[in-house]
Amino acid sequence: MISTKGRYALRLMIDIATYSNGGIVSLKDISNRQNISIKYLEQVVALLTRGGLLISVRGNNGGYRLSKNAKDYTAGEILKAAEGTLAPVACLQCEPVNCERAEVCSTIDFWKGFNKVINDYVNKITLEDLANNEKEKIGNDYSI
Amino acid sequence: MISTKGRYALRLMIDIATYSNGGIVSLKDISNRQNISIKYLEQVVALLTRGGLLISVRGNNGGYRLSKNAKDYTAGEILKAAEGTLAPVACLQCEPVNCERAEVCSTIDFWKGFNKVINDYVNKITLEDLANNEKEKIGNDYSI
DNA sequence: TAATAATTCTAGTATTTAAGTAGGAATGGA
DNA sequence: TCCATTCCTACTTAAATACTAGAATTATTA
Repeated sequence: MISTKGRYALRLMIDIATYSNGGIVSLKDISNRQNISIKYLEQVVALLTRGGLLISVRGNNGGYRLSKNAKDYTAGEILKAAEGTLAPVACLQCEPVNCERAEVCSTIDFWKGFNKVINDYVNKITLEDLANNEKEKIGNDYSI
Repeated sequence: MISTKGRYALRLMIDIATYSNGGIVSLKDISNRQNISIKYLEQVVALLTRGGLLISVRGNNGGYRLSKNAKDYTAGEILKAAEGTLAPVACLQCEPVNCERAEVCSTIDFWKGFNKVINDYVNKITLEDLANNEKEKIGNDYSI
């Protein structure tokens, strides 16, 4: 199950993609729009800047901006930066799988297939896709 | 992420499907083959009997047997019986989705799609498929 | 009928994770 | 210099995870 870290990371990235217009967005603005405390957003955004997904600008009028074009992010890389892994079971976390039962385990192939459908899905959806959906939902009214 | 409850439930069901020959298998035998403590298996198996996936037989020489043919179980129903839900995010746990943000939330469609690929995958694989894989791995040597 | 081997039920526990909050230091523009 | 912002470390509360423990119940079988 995806935790709030991953869910908020996605909303944060969508928010920046939607409202930045290539510029900078502060956590205060994101917090107001998304109804998530600044203090918790700080934790989440740190994972994204450390992962190189966002560029931070310190000081007055600082904030965050995308490090590349929205269409070049996948939902998968955002979620992985926030969650650490999307593997459905612990034994898949390192490749090659180092579980001692791997040789005799009849479920490992099932879990690998599970892992694959998850990755195929999240890696095919881009931040641009998500931001377009956001814009549709708010009826292109950027003033909200 | 799937917990030990779900992982062990799957292995337990595969074990019974593989070694029961239509009869009864005791937790002691499963414990020996799977290297999982009987005490913990008791917890896991209770979820499966309560869910109607297994029939229990009490008393000396008792144990558990499948309540239907192995090909009629899906991995999904086994995992759901053990885990409660496979929904990737909390807001999808009840249908219809009752999250207050659902109307304006641009990520809900993404999560619904995520949920769908997960369910499509686990519902298409049967216990028979998994048991066949098990038999392959142990080289049809039932004496192990 | 009594021993025995199995399931069943209820509790308890230690560890980890989740989901935040809090306080203050560092930065840099006005 | 003020002040809005990011950055960093620590703390807290609640829940979930992954078990273990003990005793009761059931039914076969010797």
